[in-house]
Amino acid sequence: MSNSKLAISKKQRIQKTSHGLNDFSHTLPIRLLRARQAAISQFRPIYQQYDVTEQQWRVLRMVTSSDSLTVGDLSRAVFISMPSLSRIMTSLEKRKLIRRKTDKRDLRKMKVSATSAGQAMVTEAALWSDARYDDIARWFGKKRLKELQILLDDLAQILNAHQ
Amino acid sequence: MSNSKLAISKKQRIQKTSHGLNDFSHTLPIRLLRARQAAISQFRPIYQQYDVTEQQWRVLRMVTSSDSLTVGDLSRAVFISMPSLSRIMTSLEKRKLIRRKTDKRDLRKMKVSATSAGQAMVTEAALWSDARYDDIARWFGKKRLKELQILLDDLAQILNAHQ
DNA sequence: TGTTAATATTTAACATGTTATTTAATGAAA
DNA sequence: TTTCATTAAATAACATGTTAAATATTAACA
Repeated sequence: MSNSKLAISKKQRIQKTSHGLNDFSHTLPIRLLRARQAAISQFRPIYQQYDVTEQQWRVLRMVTSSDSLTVGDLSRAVFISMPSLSRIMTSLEKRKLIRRKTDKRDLRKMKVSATSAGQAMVTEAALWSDARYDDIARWFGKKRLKELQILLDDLAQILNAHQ
Repeated sequence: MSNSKLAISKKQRIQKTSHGLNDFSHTLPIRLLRARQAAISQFRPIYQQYDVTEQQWRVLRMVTSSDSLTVGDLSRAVFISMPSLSRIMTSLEKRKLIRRKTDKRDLRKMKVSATSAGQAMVTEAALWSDARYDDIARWFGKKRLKELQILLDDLAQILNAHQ
């Protein structure tokens, strides 16, 4: 009798789970991760060209599109936590792409704005970014993309509502 | 004439982008991120109860469900890069939840397997995990969940095919 | 008014993602 | 068989996600 057969019989219990652990790599969180990684990889060449990360790009784009946000508003707008955002801003400030100054009305708050260099960079890079976005819509289908976006928003909303 | 009007006119160019920078917080990558964060937050209590991260849980679940994977296979199965996986395995090994040993046929490869403690932990935690998964399906709708999963897989596949 | 709770931001500590490099072992070709 | 490219895994360096704690300011209230 073979050793391999014995080895397998010792682990038969792993087949008992109802959802099947074996296909767990197709669960929702992993599917969302894969789709997101694939989406981001479409834009990675742009980030590299301008030497920014995806998160830095999100921050820059939001800061340049709206004037003088507070850090908290920015955090909620780009879905980056305050601790992460704080570090990102420090880095972008060193590169003179953004500016932080305290709000005169409430000294706890910080107002964030883009420098002219930051504005210029985003304006240029956004052309490439928009082009990639159009590609994705064309490849995947505008209608299906819309459908996917609705489902994603609904899912996030429903899950957040259930805590 | 007011200063504010002048200030605004200096920034008129930001309104020219076709997609509109202002609604960029609803782009696909961010939507995927939000949905994923919402999904993961449903399982976070379980991770905390067993003192594992989401990624550690993914690794444990895959390792316990299949016997003696190589590190490379594991990496591809759970969508965690080799560097990250290497650190995660070191941590799980210290806690005696998994084991690593070199493959006799190819000394470059490492075989990963679960200890009995690891097996026991996953078996217990999987009950909770499956229950949460059922909740999500019930709240969101089984049919829509299926639809979403198909769209996500398609998107990942199409984007990866286009590099 | 003075004490205390709440808010805004930052910092710290740890785990992970990403890219590049290193180490070791295998495979292929001269 | 020696040489060289390839493969598997680990390590290094830096940026980010997460949780908790620290700091400063404002608000609330006895």
